[in-house]
Amino acid sequence: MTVSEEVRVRERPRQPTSADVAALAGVSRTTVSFVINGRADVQIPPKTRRRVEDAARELDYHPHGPARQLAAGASLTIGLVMRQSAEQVAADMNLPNYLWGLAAAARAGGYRVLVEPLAPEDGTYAGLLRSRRADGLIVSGPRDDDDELAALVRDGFPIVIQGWRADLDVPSVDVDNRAGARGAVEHLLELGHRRIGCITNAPLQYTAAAERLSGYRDALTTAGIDFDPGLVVEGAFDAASGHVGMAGLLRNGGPSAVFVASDVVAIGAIRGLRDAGLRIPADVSIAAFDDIPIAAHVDPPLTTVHLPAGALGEAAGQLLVDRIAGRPVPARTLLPTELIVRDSTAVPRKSGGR
Amino acid sequence: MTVSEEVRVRERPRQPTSADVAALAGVSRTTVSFVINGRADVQIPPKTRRRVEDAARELDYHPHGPARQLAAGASLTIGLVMRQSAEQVAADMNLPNYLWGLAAAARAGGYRVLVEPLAPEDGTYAGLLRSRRADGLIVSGPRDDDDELAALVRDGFPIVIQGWRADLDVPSVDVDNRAGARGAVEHLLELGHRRIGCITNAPLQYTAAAERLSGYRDALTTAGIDFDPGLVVEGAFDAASGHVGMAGLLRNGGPSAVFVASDVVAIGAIRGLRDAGLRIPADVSIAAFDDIPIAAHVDPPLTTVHLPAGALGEAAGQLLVDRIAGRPVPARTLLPTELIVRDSTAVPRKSGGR
DNA sequence: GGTCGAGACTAACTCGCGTTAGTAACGCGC
DNA sequence: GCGCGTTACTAACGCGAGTTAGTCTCGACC
Repeated sequence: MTVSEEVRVRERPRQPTSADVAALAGVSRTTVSFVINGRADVQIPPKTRRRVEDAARELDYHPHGPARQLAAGASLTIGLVMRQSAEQVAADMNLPNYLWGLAAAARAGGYRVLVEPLAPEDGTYAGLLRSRRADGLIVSGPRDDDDELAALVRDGFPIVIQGWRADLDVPSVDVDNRAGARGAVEHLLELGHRRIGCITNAPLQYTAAAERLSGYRDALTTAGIDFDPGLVVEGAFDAASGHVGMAGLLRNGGPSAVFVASDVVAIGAIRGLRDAGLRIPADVSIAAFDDIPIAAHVDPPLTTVHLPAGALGEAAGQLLVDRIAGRPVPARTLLPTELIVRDSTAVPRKSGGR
Repeated sequence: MTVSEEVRVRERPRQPTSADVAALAGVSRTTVSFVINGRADVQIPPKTRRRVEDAARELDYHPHGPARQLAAGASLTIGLVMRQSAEQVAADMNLPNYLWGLAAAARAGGYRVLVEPLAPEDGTYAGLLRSRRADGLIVSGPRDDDDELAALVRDGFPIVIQGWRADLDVPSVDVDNRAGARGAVEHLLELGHRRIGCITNAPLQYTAAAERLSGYRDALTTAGIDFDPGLVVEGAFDAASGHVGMAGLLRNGGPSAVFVASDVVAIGAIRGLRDAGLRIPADVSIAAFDDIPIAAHVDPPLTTVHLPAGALGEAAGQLLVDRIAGRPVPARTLLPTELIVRDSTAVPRKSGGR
């Protein structure tokens, strides 16, 4: 597993401080600080400014972060707390995109991102804020009984929730899960399907799962179709749960179309259909949710609700930065989704369904 | 997109400091520091210790991170620098797992993880280290001409490379790409394939891509098969590149099996095959690389080289923590891979190939 | 030529914690 | 009663920046 050759430690030269820069430029530390931070309210003659800048460049001076954070009373860091199990995080194929957007927004606001993946049984994250390692937190996937979160919110810490918690007075960001799901099911209805199943993306304690299911029910209600609990199965993040979920649906008399509230779960569901010798979309249509990067390339390319993961991360970051700055912020931000029709949906085999 | 109701700012109470704890416990700040940090070399009578601990608990005291970092001269933070484009990161479906492993190892060593996604044209990351915001860095996907990296290594900063850079004296972590690829191709050979194509996971400037291609060539050479450049196509991280790549291969007279050096690219390649009316594995076998979480559930379930993403992140984190602590560390750590045989590979249609 | 004021800069304090050097109190033996 | 160690603590400095309250210089104006 390893090669024997080793890399040993080298002594690092001491990093230059603002005092070094001041000495080299022949000014005081205060002046250096004024120049480095470009303070508009202090007048520094161009000649002096140049001297300081040259000295800083020559020494390759970088202000000491922790010292600056201590003096300024701000860590310029935002924390991303992922309150999910390892398996759940692993199945989140939109996370890379989300993280990218979040980091971009943070950087634009002068912040960096600290990630704190913390399985539900894994301990607490309040310390991040209370110890001032982070100025604010984005909490993704908190449970309803997360008292820690409630306490932090009560104490007025800047927090943005990724998802939703109805009971807390805290800004949240999410896509419009309900409207998105509704759109997907409406698409199935328009194709002529009447008997439409649903596999959720997660257990219904997860608000996103409950919302998507609500969207499904909305669409059925509007179309005048009675809700049949026998057509609803709970998925659990990963493809395997879609596989067994679909098997369950097929046992209850197969629907002509299924709304699967997650692409990953849908991929498992499709496998379940094929196990039963059914073709997609000829025999059963599948509409999904998330539009993960490979959704357009699996077989068949998925008709799915596009989730703008990058934009979501960006919005969350932007919101948190605003909140930290003390700017008022909308209580709930819902990003729109868009149905992408590909090849996993079609008109039912026998027009009118069965 | 948003609801009008807004969340306003609340005044936060001042966080308690060690002086507050000292006052409440009736001791000096120094004693508090000794108790909090559990210094073994100082004797504190149990009674005093209890008083301090009770006071800390009562005030919900958390030491101020930046102050601590300043005094200790360590930020207790490691940075994960992702030197890839947004698209490339988005297509990395093992990233969530990797991140989880990395964070776990970091936490075990008392560190936290700061992520810095930085597209190649996006600026520098040296400041992270020079400003002491991070004590060490894991650099993933650096380019060969990354002078910044060379400078940091020269200055003796603790750095671990995710991947490989032959020219730098810096510890690196990776899976054994070459052996893994070789194993996959050997599996195809054992099935009886002789005309085996290859679609790389990325352009060959990326060392992982070059290594996997080497593994492919190794296997052919050992089997006594001449290398045919016409059977090799470059992929580029995403499924779309696999799609067009396969189309190219088919134009050059189709192989009976293809080693696609990435699951995501393979999913596109499979689509390319089906566009041409070919079945997998009946007409063409596909062996891939990465074993992303859905690899077992796509159609057909992929025969692929398992990449232990979580373990990889964990190893990288562990190595960096050791390096920061000044412990000697192996120059190159290669994690083993394992071929997972599923349903995308089979014996060639006409025994002996064509 | 003295005074006033603006301009250019700096001494000294602050942030919260770790740590070193040192002191006060106590017990104990002679 | 004195000396000598322990034991149990604390005063004070340092980390590297930001910031406040001044000081000093120089020119213009009366």
